[in-house]
Amino acid sequence: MRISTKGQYALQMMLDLAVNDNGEYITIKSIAKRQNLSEKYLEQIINMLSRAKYVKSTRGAKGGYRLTNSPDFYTVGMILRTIEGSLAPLSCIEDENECNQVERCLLCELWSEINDAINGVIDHVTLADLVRRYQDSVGYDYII
Amino acid sequence: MRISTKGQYALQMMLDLAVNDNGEYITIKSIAKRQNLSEKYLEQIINMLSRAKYVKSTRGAKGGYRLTNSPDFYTVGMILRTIEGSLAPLSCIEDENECNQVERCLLCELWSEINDAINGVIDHVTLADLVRRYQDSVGYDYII
DNA sequence: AATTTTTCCTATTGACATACTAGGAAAAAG
DNA sequence: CTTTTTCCTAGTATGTCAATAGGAAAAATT
Repeated sequence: MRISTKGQYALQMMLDLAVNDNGEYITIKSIAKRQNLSEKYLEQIINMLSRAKYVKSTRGAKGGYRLTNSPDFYTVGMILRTIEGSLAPLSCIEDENECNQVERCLLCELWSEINDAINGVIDHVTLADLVRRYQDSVGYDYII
Repeated sequence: MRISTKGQYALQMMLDLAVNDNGEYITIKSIAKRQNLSEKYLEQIINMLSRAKYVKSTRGAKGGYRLTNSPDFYTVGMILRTIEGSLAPLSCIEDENECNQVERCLLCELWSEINDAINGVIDHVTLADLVRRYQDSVGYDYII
């Protein structure tokens, strides 16, 4: 039941882009430095976010990334699912064919309840919420 | 974010033991047949439950397994954690050393909220609840 | 006493996922 | 034309998952 580092880093980058937005494009290099993460690995991850049109990019000098939309557009769920695929605890929740007896399967009911609980959090919290928490706590030396 | 087959099968076995309890020991063989699962694999899993004292066993002919306690003793969380370890979405939730800045880490707050949501379900639903759901729906040909 | 049935224990395997690293092509700016 | 940056693909080490396999120990039956 773990969220992968890719998922974590994706959120971390999106939050970094939101917090450090100054109208210019932000390089992977600077994000990697701030967050103390592998540049090459972050590249791969942000490419997935780029293909999902969650960030826009330009190449070359003065290039980098920016959020496509404002932070309140993105829920945590949108970002995590782009990277991790479904976050359902079992495939029978999302795939019709997996458990071909879902409607009369006791445990599928339980997995579904867990799934709803997770979604209740991640589809409710937005990037803007996280930014706000960050801003509210800057004086207290919060980190991402 | 998947629950492993071990976790699923563990719950399935515990529920099978609860539902089919008739005062005698129940063999792995019969559980495997009813649930259509690998006998040898279930053996390994139930051994973990046995070591946790969630089931008691006797060897030899007429041997098998029984629940140690009544079904309302066991929460789904107890059973799953015995098999899967912690169900926290990130290790920083349970290990002190993982993120050494938890108290000022924004994302750790988020992981913690997800963790609480999951626990809210699994620590609330008991094996007895599942048995009840099963009994209530026997006429409708429910499966485990 | 021998046989059968069952749990107990450990080792092995194949497939897949995870978390990266590496190298180079393409494009934009100066 | 040089530098900076994104874009794209391949490789790799490590670990986890989902089993399978084989046999020892114990309890009941014959």
